Amino acid sequence: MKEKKEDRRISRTRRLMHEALMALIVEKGYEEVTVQDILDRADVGRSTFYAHYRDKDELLLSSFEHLRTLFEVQQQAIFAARRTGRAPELNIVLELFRHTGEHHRLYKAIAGKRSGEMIRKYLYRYLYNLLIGPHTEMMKQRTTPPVPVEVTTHHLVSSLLSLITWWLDNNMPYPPEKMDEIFRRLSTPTLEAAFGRRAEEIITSEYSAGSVIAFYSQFIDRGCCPDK
Amino acid sequence: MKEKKEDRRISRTRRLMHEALMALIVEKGYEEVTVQDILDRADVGRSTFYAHYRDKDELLLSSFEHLRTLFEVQQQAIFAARRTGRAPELNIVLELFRHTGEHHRLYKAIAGKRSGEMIRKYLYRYLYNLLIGPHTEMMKQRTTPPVPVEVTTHHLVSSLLSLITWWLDNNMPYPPEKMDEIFRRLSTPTLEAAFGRRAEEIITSEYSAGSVIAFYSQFIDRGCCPDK
DNA sequence: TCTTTTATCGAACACCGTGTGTGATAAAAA
DNA sequence: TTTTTATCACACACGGTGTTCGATAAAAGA
Repeated sequence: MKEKKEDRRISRTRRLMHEALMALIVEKGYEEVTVQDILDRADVGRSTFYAHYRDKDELLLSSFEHLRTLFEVQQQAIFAARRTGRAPELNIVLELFRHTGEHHRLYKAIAGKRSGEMIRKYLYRYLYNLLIGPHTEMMKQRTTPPVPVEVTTHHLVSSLLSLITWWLDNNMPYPPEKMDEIFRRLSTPTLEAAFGRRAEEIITSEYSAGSVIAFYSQFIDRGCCPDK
Repeated sequence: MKEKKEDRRISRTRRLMHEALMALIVEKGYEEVTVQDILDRADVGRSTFYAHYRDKDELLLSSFEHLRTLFEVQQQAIFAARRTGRAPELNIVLELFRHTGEHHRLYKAIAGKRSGEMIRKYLYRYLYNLLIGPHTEMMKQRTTPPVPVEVTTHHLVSSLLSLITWWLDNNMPYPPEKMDEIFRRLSTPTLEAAFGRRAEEIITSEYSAGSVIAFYSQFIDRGCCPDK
């Protein structure tokens, strides 16, 4: 259980380099940042950098992985708390916005419009697994919805990603709860249409407790548009 | 009216360089392509390249601008034809998919997943102007829809862009007509929800003749969700 | 056809960022 | 204190960039 003590110098150097990279991304955009810039800003020797990371990308990735772990630990805590008392169902999208808001400085550098292609793809894959991953086997259904399932999932993930980046790039003008509501309003009717079902009972208070995906899988569990 | 005759050598060199870039993007992805690669592939002198373009980006941009002009000329021809006989209303999204499909080799290099950050932003701006641009002044309405107008427009444009790139990256498994239908199915209910209106009359045959945006502006012309 | 114009070539150049390797040094851990 | 090791400064080869220049060849113009 005990964490192995890490050399103070290591954590210090890593922290300096991460801070430098984040500041530089906000200033000139990720693509424009050079390893040289990071060395100058962090005041760290050249060989030291390469002792820790293979290149720029790996440094950025490790920043993201750190946040990712933080998020997942936090979610598991909430999940555990759910077992104890009767807590409301987990809304993963809302939690995601909250977590992003809490670390908005880092996420703005990592996911904002000044970030690069590489992290965009990484984020897409992460969100895909988060939203769609647990329900992939359910997708192998034989009914043919009006919109192909792959298109719907792609659309859903892209929407969330673009919504998050918009939020960050515009200095988070609304609270996470409002963003979650917006995402629900934008995506839920789309899901209905994609699966060819009527929408009445979806935009209701009953739904607001769950996640979009909870409802998504509900669609599929019922065999997809059973009343059509 | 007469086009100024361009030196044969110029068009030849430009063509060679464009072809080289497109082939290389498909092979290794835009970011990975170097000017050196282009020179080798096109069999063109170094100084010749820089006599035409400042850098990689400008070369790619000029490819896109060429396609853009082609599309716009074609659309104006259709628009002109509409005056003569009674032709169906212009569906800009359908036309966009048709045009993309006709030049799918080029668009796959330019807009596909192997393309770069820079062209993505350019494409976003272009689609934004195409879809939202003509209706910007209509957006300055005083009613407060459930989802902020900027978010809805951003979501709409991102959706179309991600749908187009998905189509290209997956070797266009459906015809443009189907893609237009998919986009309509995905975006129309979202627009309703965003503007807080009931959806009944939207997914109807009457609508299928027009463009999403035609309907979008219809929302706004009526003052946004008047029956709520 | 002959002349003029000019696009291309190729070679050289300085510049900058990258990634690797070295032994010396200082700071942490034991 | 002794041992371990992370950091440092410096040097190096490599590769891509963007510029310059005179020579050459291929167009355009008469």
